[in-house]
Amino acid sequence: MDNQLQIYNTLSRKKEIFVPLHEGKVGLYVCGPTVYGKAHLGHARPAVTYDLLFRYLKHLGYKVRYVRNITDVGHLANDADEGEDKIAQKARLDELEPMEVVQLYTNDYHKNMEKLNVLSPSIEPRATGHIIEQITVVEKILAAGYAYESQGSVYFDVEKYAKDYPYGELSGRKIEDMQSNTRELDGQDEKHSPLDFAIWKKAAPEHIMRWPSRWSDGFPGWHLECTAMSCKYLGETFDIHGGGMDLCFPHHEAEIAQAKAANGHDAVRYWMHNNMITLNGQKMGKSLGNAISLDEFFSGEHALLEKAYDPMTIRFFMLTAHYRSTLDFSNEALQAAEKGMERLLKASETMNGLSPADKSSVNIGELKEKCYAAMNDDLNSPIAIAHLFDAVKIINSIADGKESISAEDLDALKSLYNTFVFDLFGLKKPEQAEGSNEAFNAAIDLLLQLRQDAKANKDWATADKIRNELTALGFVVKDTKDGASWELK
RNA sequence: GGUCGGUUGGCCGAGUGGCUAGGCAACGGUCUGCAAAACCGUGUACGGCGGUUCGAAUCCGCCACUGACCUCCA
Repeated sequence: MDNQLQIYNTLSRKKEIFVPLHEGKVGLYVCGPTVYGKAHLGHARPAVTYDLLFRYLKHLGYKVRYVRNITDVGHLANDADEGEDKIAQKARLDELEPMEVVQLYTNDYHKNMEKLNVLSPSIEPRATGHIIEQITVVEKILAAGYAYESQGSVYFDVEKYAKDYPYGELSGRKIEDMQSNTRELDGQDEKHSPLDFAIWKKAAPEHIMRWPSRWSDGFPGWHLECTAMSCKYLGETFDIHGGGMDLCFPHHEAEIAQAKAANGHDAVRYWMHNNMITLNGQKMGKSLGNAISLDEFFSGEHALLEKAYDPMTIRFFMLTAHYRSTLDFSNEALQAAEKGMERLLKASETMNGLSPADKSSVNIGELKEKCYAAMNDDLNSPIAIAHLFDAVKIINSIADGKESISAEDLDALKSLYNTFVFDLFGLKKPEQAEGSNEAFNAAIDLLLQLRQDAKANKDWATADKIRNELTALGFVVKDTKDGASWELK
């Protein structure tokens, strides 16, 4: 196939043909969550984006090692006045052990990712489990001369580094601009320059999470874990590093600098960044009160939500936008996605019931080509989905007898449809409503049977009464040629 | 203030210099005792003003609006 996977590389700002470092194998590292709160919608975007990439790379035949970290050392709380660790702060508020908080929210994250049908990564390393590796990186950077110790902390010397290597190449920042934009501030004495960032930080007395080192009892800098863990599991050079656009600067820029300072060369070959999510056109953020947790989406228990949304609706909706575009969540858009996905899934059942004809009046080969071309074009899932809706029309037309399909084409269609809808996009039929015990089902079926009898007797009053009462109770009664079916909304 | 991005029909959301994105909604039809559901069909949109071009939503400039990150913070 001359149609090759192209990936948009943030570093070059271009789409590039993806060629792995080692033939047939791909090393993929993605920045995972900081586990100090419940998993929310913002966590789902990168998870689904790189899950799609992971699935597609495997589908293409690559052996993929996918590393996605858990950040459990914690970053500084955005709105905290003190330089206190997010996780330590939360721990004090909740009167829990830091690792207890970490475990609680890690479990929450895992549970929600499973609901979203996000595959587990190959390795999910924790920052707290790699303190020694991080200290080793600090030593290497110090030995290379790109860091200095100051009052028990170790800082990365950005200006020194920038003399030897380009700094800011990923985010398009120029060091001169950053310097001229820097104000004089108090409390910067420890750093030689405001641009410098900590790679080891001495712990304040109230700071609970701390480890001994030759500089101080402290903790590693927040950019360091990814450098240390990607190197440990994927090597000094690896293929793809992904994460949210919000991490581009300073996090990823710092990662590049740390790896280059420590090893003398670049670590990452392709940088990928997924865009952010907005809610009713507004940025999603905790301070704005619109950071809806995934649990709330799934249960519908949030003031902004009109109803509960199935995890698959969230997943599908994310896939209907390209990963590098912002995506706006609203009840209207979600409900539109919900209906569209139902149609897509229903067509797969219709497809399984199709009978082949001698000849095809439809072109499955072309459809397949278009679907793969879309995926190869920087994972353009919205385009691929558009083509799948063309497949829906084809399927329904065949079922209607307006088109015909050969046995060979039908197999190809099934294979294509199943590959994209289930294997790559990772969609599943929504879970059946709970309380679906057998007696309950039988009772509803009985009511519908009574209605069927009434209809046979042209007793429309009784038939309509049953239907209307069931509707009032929240059931949806659907009459089809093969009889009535129902579901609970 | 700096850097980068966005502005597409009622809503969401793709996109290439000229050739239908797609979904939802809406409307029309098929089906139905009626309805719902399901299925089929229909829509000619691209922030404003200039410019380049035979031709621009797609390229360039300016303006407006908007987003992200940074400018305080490990």
